[in-house]
Amino acid sequence: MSYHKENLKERLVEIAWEICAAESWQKINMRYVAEKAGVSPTAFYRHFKNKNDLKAELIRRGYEMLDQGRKDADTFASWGAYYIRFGLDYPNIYDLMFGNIDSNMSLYPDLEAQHNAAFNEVSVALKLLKPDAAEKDIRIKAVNIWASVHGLIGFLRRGDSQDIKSEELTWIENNIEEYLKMTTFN
Amino acid sequence: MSYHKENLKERLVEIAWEICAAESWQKINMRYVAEKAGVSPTAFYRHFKNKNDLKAELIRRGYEMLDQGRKDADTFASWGAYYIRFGLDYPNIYDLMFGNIDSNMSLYPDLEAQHNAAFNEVSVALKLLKPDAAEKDIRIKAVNIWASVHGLIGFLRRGDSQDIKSEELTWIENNIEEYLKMTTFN
DNA sequence: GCTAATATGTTCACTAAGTTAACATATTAA
DNA sequence: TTAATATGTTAACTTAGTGAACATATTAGC
Repeated sequence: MSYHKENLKERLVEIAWEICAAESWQKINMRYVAEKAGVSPTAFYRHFKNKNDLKAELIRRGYEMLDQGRKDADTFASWGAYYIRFGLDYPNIYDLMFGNIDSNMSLYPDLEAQHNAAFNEVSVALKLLKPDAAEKDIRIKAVNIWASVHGLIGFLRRGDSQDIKSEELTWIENNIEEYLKMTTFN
Repeated sequence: MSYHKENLKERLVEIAWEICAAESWQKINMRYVAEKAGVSPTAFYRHFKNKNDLKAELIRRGYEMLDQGRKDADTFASWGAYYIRFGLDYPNIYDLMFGNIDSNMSLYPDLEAQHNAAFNEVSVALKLLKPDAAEKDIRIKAVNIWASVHGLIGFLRRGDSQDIKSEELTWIENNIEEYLKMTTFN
């Protein structure tokens, strides 16, 4: 009986992240996580109310990564490319964040806030680029950019496992920024 | 013990579709479906190998609806709008189809085929509109349109439950075709 | 028509996974 | 030093997917 693993909570989150990233969010289960942490399956409940709280924490960290990516980006298109690469590098985390996975995630208002904040940054960036554009045009363009980025992630991911992974698709994946400039970020 | 419900298989699919449409794909479970059909929970297994087979059937029907919508559309943009409206009218079916829901759906090659066929129709339509365009440009544009349509569905759905449902978003939802023409279908 | 094969539904049971409650021990505060 | 709190464990309950054995209905071949 080994008590007081140092910071078990943090360790559980890390393990869950690893499982999600390497396998899928569906594979996250208490017994599996607990086993990897070397504790009993229910130790978890000393640190989280339930499994959704754990998933919420993963989502939170995903948004933090995206936000950091935005801050690090030097151009608008490179930010978009970062987003897309995140979706391709962490497809399972991405699913957890944007996949309309589990209904009840609306119980976490801070996640909604993170999501909205991310979207609003698109408008902010657009306004800096086109100070004279009408607010309505900005918003519509922001929606279009958001849609393009997320839609492309889904598309490239699907293409990965299929024969629609044409030459063009490979080109897009290797030239995300240019693709964005050609199609949407113009 | 009431034997031989007429065409129980079809009835199970209908019930599962209704549950999915009205609640969510997560709410589909054998006991619930069986109860609604008035049979025992395991009667299901005389008609389907497992639950995934049932979900696959729902997805199949979703693609059939989308395909019919394409055939009925008189313009390119109206087809796109149909797609988007499908995503808004049947959000839970849409999740089942495009939500990267359950890993193992790759076990159903015919579903992949339906998906690829739908995408290929975009290229076909584009080629008719722009006979002289280079193949590569067609493909890239097709990707961009696909991304826009699916991205917008996700966006409008999120907006539904949140305060980013701005005036502009409402406008887009009520003027999907015009939005498509403004942003992507041009 | 009778019988064997097949199809369809039921009952029982097992398993995996989320969760709670009671308990035990360690840490911290007073 | 002791009481309160935090953290982990064990046992047990619950829901859900699924398989096996069984029972009854339908159909095909004679």
